[in-house]
Parts: sequence; C-alpha cells; structure tokens
Amino acid sequence: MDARYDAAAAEQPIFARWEAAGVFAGRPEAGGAPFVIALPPPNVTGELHMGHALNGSIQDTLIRLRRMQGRDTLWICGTDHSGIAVHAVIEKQLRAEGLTRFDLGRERFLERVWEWRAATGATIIQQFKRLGCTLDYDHERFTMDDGYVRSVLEMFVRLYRKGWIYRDNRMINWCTTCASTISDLEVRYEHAVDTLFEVRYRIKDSDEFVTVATVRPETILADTGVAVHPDDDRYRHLVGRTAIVPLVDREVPIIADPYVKMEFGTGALKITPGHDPNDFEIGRRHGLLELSAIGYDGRMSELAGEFAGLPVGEARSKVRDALFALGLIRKEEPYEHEVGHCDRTGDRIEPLISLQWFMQMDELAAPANEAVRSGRVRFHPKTQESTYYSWMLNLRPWCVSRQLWWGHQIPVWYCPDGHQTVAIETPSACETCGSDRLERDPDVLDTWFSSALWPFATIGWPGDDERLERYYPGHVLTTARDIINLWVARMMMMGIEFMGEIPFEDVIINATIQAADGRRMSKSLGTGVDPLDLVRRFGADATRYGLLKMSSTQDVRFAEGAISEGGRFANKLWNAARFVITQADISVAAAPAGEEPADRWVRSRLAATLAEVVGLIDRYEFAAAVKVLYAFVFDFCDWYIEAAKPRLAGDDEGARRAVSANLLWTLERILALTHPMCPFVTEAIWEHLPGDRGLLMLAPFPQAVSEHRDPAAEADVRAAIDAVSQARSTPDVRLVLPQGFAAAALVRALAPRATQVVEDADAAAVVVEAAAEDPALVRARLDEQLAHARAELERARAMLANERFTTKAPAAKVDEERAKAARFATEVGELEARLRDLV
RNA sequence: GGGCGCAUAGCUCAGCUGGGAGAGCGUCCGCUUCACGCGCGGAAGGUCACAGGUUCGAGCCCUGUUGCGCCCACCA
Repeated sequence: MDARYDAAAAEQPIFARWEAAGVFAGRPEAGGAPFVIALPPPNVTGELHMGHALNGSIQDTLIRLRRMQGRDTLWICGTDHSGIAVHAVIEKQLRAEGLTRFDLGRERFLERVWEWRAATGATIIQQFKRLGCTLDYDHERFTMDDGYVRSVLEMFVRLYRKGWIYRDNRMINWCTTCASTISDLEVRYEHAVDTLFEVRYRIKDSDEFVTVATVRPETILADTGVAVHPDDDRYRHLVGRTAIVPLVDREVPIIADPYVKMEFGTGALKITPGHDPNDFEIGRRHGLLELSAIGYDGRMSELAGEFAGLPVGEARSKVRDALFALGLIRKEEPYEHEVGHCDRTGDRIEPLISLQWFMQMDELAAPANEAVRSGRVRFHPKTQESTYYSWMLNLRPWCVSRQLWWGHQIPVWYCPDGHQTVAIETPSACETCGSDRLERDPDVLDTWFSSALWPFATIGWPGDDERLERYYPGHVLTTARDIINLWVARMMMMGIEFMGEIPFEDVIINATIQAADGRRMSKSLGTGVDPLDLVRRFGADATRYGLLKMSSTQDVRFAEGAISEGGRFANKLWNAARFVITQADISVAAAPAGEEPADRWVRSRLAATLAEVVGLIDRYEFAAAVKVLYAFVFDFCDWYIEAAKPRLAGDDEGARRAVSANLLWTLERILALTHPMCPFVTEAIWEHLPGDRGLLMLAPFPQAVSEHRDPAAEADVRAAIDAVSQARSTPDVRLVLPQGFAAAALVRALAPRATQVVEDADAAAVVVEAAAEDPALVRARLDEQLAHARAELERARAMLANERFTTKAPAAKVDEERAKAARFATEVGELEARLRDLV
C-alpha cells in the first residue's frame, strides 16, 4: 500500500469488479424488501453537471446503504429524449450546412437524430459510472425506445378515452424559434421595459373617441372589440355602440366586462382575442371574432395589410408611426412589466390561437394532492410542498402537442371528413366512416408527457412484467426544485391513475449549487464547474463527499474546499488502514477486544456514530451525516491509533493481540459505515484487509451495538484527551490526575511534553499546570481558571437571585442553575486554596 | 402583484421545540518526518443584517426596514 491513496488508479478497476458482481439490477434472491429509486432521466444532449453529480451522490449513498442493509435495491437508469433540446442541437448542425429540417424532411431528420444519439447518447450514463453510481445499467431505458414509446401511446389512448385529452382551438404559447407551442410551465417571465400607448378609436356615427391603452399597437390590426367595466360611468353610454379600429377601419362592438380595471390606463381595453390570453377569454365570453394578424413565423400576416410580412417588432414601430401620423396617439410612456419568454430559446412568447391537443388534469390532481396532504408523500424540506400546492390547486389545461418531429407522435389519425381515430397501432380505416384515407397527426407530445410515466414505464408497464410487480411503487425521488411541477407532480398524478399507487414516498429537493460568486452555474456564463474535472483531480469519493457536505435545504455556493476535504478524508482512512495492516497483528480475528478506557471509548464512540450517521441519512440529512462521520474517523486516528502505538510496540503479547483485534474490528465497521458515501476508497482498503471477505459493497451493514455505549469511558478519555492536548501545545507542563484516574495510562503514553504526570488524592479533575519550576506560570494559569470559575459562579448566582427566573422558568432549568452554582463554588474554593498554597 | 426562503468568525456553512455563540477551510504559534506534511496540538477571530417588540432570558418567537435568492401569476 502506498502512503498516498491514489484515487485515479484505484477507481476504474474497482467499478469493474462491482459491475461483475451483477447486483445492480436488483437482487430479489437476497430476500429483502425492495427499495427503488428512479433516476431523473438526464437529457440525451447532456453532460454531467453539478446538479446531476449532487443528485447522483445522494441517490447512490441511499442505494448503497439500503443494499448493505439487505434491501433488494433497484436504481432505475435511463435518459430522456428531450425533444426541443435535441431539435436545437441537430438544427444547429443543419444550419451550419445551410439546411433546415424541412429540407431533409421528417424521416431523414429522424434518421439523423438517431445517428447522433447512437454516437453521443451514452455519454452521461458513462459519467455516472465515473462517480461510482450503481444504477441498473443492464436495463437502461430511453424514452424513445420501442417499449417506452408504446407505453406513452397507451397512456395517451387511455386518457383520450376518458375524455381528459382533447383537441381544441385555444390560446397557446408560441415560440417562433422552436416553431412550436410550449406549455405554460416552459414560459419564463422576464422584466421588460416597453412603451404604453394610448390610442384613440373613433365611435361610429359620432365625433366621439374612446381611448384605449396598449403596449402592442401592432395587435390593433386584429382587434375585434373594445371593453369597459360595467360600472364605469365614463363609458356607460358607449356600451353597445360600435368603435372603429384605426388603420383597418374595422367596426367592432363596445362591450362591458368586469375583467377591465377602471383605474388602469384609460379604463378602456382593446380586445384582441387572437393575440392575448385575457382578450381570448373575454372574446369567448362575448362571442367576438378571433382574428390573427401574426403568423407562426413571427411575422405579420395577410390581415395586416400594408404591414404584412414585417417581423412583429418592426411592425410595432411602423404601426405606431402610422397612428401618430393620423393623430390618434394621445400619450406614450415607458412601461415596465413581465414578458413571457421561451425557457429554452429565450425568445419572446407569441400568444396565438391554435388547434392543439390539451390535457385536463383536474380529476388526476385531486388524489395527488391528497397524497401529500395526508403525508403519504413527503417533501424534504417540507417547505417545498407550497411550490407543489400552488400549482396543483390552480391547474389549467396542459397543451401537450408540439410541432416538432423528434418525440412521441400523437397516435391520432384523421380521415378527409375530419373524424379522429385514436389507436396505438396504425389503423387501416377510420373508426367513424370507414375511410381508408387516413393521415396521422404530425405533432409530437411534450417531453414531460412521457417523463410522467418514468417510474413504471421503465419497468414494464403496461405489461405484466414481474419487475413491475416487484419494483413499483418506489421509495425515494431526489431532484431539483425547478421540476417539482413539470415532473414530480405529473408522475404522482399518472402513478396514481395508472398504477393505483403513488410512485414514491419521499421527495428530496436538492440544494442548487451556485458558482462560488453566488451566480447561477452555467456553461454559457462560464461559471460552471465540471464535476468530472473534480473527479479527475480529487477522486470520485472526494467529489461525492464534498457534494454531500454541500447538500442542504437551501442553496449553497460551491466551495472547492469541501471537495479537497473529501480527498484528505479518503487519504486519512487509507493511511489508518495502512497502519493497522502493517503495524497490528492481523492474524487475530477482528473482535471488540480490550478493556482499557481507550478501547471502551472507541467502541462507545463507534456505536454512537453508527446510530447517528444512519439516523441522519434516514432523515436525508447528508451534510450532517458526513460531518459526524468525519469527526469520528479523525478521533479514531488521532487518539485511538495513537493510544494503540505503545501497546502494539510493548512486550505484553495479550495487550498486543487485544488492541489488534479491536483495531481491526473498529476499522471494518468504519469502512462499512463510510462505504455508501465514499465507496471506492473503502472498497480499496477492504481488498487489502486479511481474509477472503468478498466485496464490501455487499457486506452486511453493521449494527450499532448499544451495549458498547460507555459514558464513563467516554468522559475519562475525553478528560485525558483535553489534558494531553494542552500538554502538547505548551512546553514544560505538569499534569495532575485524580487518584485512580482510569485513563492515567493514556495520559502518560500520549503526553511526552509533560515534565511530570502525578496522581493527587485531592484533585477533583485532571489539571494541567505549568511545571513546578516556574511558579509564575503556574500562578498565571490558576488565575485564569479562577477568573473563569468566578464569572460562571457569578452568572449562576445572578440568575438564581432573579425572582422572576426562579418562579417562571421550568423547575429543571432552575435546578440546573443551582447545580452549576454549587459546582463553581466548589471549584472557586479549590482554586483559591491552591493559589494560597503556592504563596 | 402574490407567496416562500436566506442574511451567524476572512471563506463555505451548522445551530432541532428560546437558557452560557459552533464545525471545516484559511491565518498565526508550537510539535512532529517511526500510518498519513492531504500529519498532530493550540490560539486568535463574531454588538448572530438593521430597528423595534414579546419574555425572567432571543441567533432562535412577533412587527417593520434593507439587501439577496427562488417559486407562482393572463391586468392592457
């Protein structure tokens, strides 16, 4: 064993051995209850980023711990076809060749996507292996593989037959770059400064004008009404009259609708049902015409007359100029508001009316809400439930059709008469009229539609696969906050609907790891940190350790120090093992042996640590678990191994064997406890330990033996450690131990700088003194101790003198103060006596 | 516009139901090269964002202010 743990050299061969064990696909033969996590399927376009690495570390820690605890663990593996993202990648390639996807046509485009996927689609899964993740690679799924496509179509058909999926002409969010609809959840609102115009519309058969306010004058060309509030006295006389839309001279009705805010702008609202979601609703209420002046290409349509063909932005200023020339603009002022942008491309969203497929989720949502409310599904941290409810309690129809090619093509065929035939297999004739001239809907489904069935489509739904039976429902889901509604909520709805049971019990919402300066980590900003680079520099264990330590309920800034600490931790463990292997008698069997205070202390600390770390992981408090583990491992090294050295080197063969057995026993348990978090280094050490022990990954997880708890030994050794620590930092000290102090031998062995270690019948506790030959130092130290004791005594007495404290505080608190007062009074007395003796 | 969260040592963060401010890193001092210099021990360093309030007592509870972050939302 080298003096330094070489992660780079150790990791790959170890991973190969794990894979060879063939247990990643679950192991029902082990007899334990299933424990299942579904990996949030990363985009095929993706590379492992910090979020994936954090999430992978958490999931693998849980999977490994449960596996060692005997559970039949399954970590579902796969990738998402990510429609829009893939289109972006391939269309960019095409642009470089001077082509568009339409030049290729659907079939050739899809061939090209599959070629690309064959070449690069495995990257991110390989990267999870580098992190040490024990995903079920043998059953890797892809949301576009044949079986999965079938599952998606099955879901569509079933929901269609229930009437929850339907086709309708509604207002949708249109992204001109994507040339597709996007869902409400894919719209990101950004602050924008535009101009608010007040425009005068003439009233028909009158000299009067009505003035409306708008930030989008170009939509005037598609206006089909003017609305005022029913209670607005300023306009009451106009309701029912006709206004004339400027530039196009269209006659439109003036209507009254309570949606209009009297106090905003002029109190009169132009209605453009074709280009504004509110106006759309108002238009539907009043039966207004739905006109469209903007096309899917983001340019003005024929309806725009002289402005036809102009991009929207350009049309806006041209229309403004035309209105101004006619003297119809009454006012222009800067106006700040939030404008919807495409989450993927950043383009301004164009609200348009379009014939699309929608999904209505009201009935699906009710049981999903109930699952959270009743506590069957728990969010960690719990505050994230509000994100879930805020969306789930206010659901609107989900536009599921996308005008893309890469994705699950909608399984609906139309005959020339417009009848719909819905089927999983291509039908030969129209269900309604028998026509054989069928054409399939060209659109594909929203990527999140297929993601919603990830927990069960991956393991065989809708078949009767035994894996489906065994591994659904799952247990834990860990993911990022921004997809609680896009994904988590929808999985819950679909899981309940199609499997009759929630897909998981615990939803862990990860911290977002920000760049060191607090900005968002992003490749394009150049603020990203590549987790694989960390793996190369520090090792996978160090990376996992650091990420777990950074995991938190709130967002954290990336700190490389946490990763390098993980590297030191792994090296420390490696060297502790190296000491045991080279210095101890490893022919003895590992056993909780030795009755010295140090022996009992380390076993007691180990039992406490085991229980605490497992408890923390059970509660998903990974950062705290890592800290507790770290503290114990360093205590073990700094004190138990140090205490063992003289005993191993001594002549007492019995002591030598006992210490060796105890060292081995403790080390084995530390390795098992550490393994879920730092699997590589622990497995590497395990291989060096004597005997044929198989893989640590499959070793049974150690129980915390409560009989090993020994508060007296812990207190004694703690006192010894404190005294020795003091002695190490100060030359020429004298250590005074109480008569019969249990850990006296430990103090004598570890305090080389103490000039004297003496037992004193009068000493109440271990005392560190300056050496007798320098009374001034002794005096100074005693003075310091006395001042401290006096201050404590004074504080306790002051509290007890406060009548309101003694009457109002809980009795236990008061008793505690009394005890303190008594203790410090004694200590003050003792110290004063010592000082008198010195003089 | 509504909601949620965060502001604690130079840095990254802990501080659970209110009773003497913590860890790791960094800095400084000492030790040590016989498992580990990715080592050992110690020390310095904080009016717990600000202002009020409740309480015998507040980092923790309440109100407000400031600064950050996030989520939700169709006010022209």
